[in-house]
Amino acid sequence: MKTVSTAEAWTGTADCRNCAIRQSVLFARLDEPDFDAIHRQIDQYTFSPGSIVYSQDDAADAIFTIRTGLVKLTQYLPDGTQRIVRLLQSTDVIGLEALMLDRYEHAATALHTTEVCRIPSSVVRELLQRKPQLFNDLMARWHRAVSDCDRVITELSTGPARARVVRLLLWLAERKGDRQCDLFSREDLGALLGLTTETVSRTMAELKRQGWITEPRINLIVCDIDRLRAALG
Amino acid sequence: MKTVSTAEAWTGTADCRNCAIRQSVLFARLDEPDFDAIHRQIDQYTFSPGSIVYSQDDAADAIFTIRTGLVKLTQYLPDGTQRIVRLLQSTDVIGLEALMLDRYEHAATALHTTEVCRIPSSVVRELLQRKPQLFNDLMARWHRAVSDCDRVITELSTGPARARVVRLLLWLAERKGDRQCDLFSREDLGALLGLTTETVSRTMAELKRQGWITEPRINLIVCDIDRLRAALG
DNA sequence: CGCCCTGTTGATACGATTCAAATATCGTGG
DNA sequence: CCACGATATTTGAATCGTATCAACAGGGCG
Repeated sequence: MKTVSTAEAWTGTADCRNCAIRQSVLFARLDEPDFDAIHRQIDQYTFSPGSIVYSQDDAADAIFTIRTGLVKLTQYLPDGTQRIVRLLQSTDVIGLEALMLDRYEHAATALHTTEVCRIPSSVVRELLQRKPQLFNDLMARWHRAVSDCDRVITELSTGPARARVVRLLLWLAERKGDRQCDLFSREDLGALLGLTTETVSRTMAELKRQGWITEPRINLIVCDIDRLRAALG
Repeated sequence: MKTVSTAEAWTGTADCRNCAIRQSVLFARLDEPDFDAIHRQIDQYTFSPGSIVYSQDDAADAIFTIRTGLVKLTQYLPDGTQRIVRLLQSTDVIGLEALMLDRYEHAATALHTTEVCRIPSSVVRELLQRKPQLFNDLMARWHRAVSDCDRVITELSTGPARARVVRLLLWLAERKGDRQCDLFSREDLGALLGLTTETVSRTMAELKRQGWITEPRINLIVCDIDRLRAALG
């Protein structure tokens, strides 16, 4: 059995004013005084691959902004199998339900090394009082969550295995703005695509044989975007 | 070819104060003066099965509360096939993206006879100004949308055909608080479950043969809840 | 070095899709 | 109201794709 190999590390309070992704962040519209007021309450953490940001049913009192990395959100079915319902990366927010509920509805697990800012729900609520325009930003986050879900349904859970894998690769490459994408375990790929690890493995092998993708380093995939697109018909 | 057989009918302005589902509605927390101020801007419509509440990419300037009935939200894949991403019914809100975007992201189609209240985005925005606590209710709606999506992913898009059909029947019966559920076309069932109509048809036939369900009237399914649950393992 | 975990590959069985045809149902006009 | 054509549903047979079970290779770590 796999031990949850690695833990998270606290890496200081946030330096919001010099944040590299500040313009893309939930609080992008706040100004200096606001940041001064809140940044002490925002902690930064680094999670190594496989470590858990929060578990399903954990007490939920904070949301997290992903600064770098990749996170999966999983839910367990009654029969014990798990399914990945969303994949989140830089500038995405996870745990929004902490603003409504007192338990997280998913488990959030780092797939790559991931830096996050932990923002207590209380901070968000205070800011909402003072800056109602934050409503719009928050709503945009909810909207993004729904769009992501829609995409998982229509593109990653529909059609034959090859199409699902290809759509995922294209999506990851597109988000990276690159021909490349960093992948993760075949098991997680399966849980995301609704396939078994063996099927994912076979499909990837076939894509390589066709020359549509190459894997110069392990879990680093270089895509022939045009041919992959063509393969979707 | 199927003509879009039936149109919607305007059935008057809303009578919010005497609304049968008032306590479950987005504006549940508003008081009389608020309702007086807005109800003139809220129109009621009735859609018959198959008619379209709005289409993907239509100009989006209103959200809709479903009073009665059942609505599907569909999205088209690049290859032209469509997939149902959510099923909405009484007290649900559709078209929330109208508060953020100027186009609807899905097509919304009535599956059963459906009554809706059309609430212009401008009304929602005005109310948000005056009653910031409305934001919590709005956020709860977004949250419900995400939860619904999660359910479509984990329960309706995962596992073998039989399990998906059974989970859907149980879900519909549960929402109805009943052993019964009103179904819709096999084609739509397929689009919701990620299966072909033939597979759905066969699966339903098998469930009937096993005695897990009966269909006294067409599209009215009576479930043997316990046995269906047991069948899921 | 050896063990464990992950990924790969193979053989087989199962399940879903596909194509085709028959049947049932719905809507319409005579 | 019935008959007709159009549409939806059911069923069948063959094919294809995926899951399953099992064995094996490679890499990382103690």
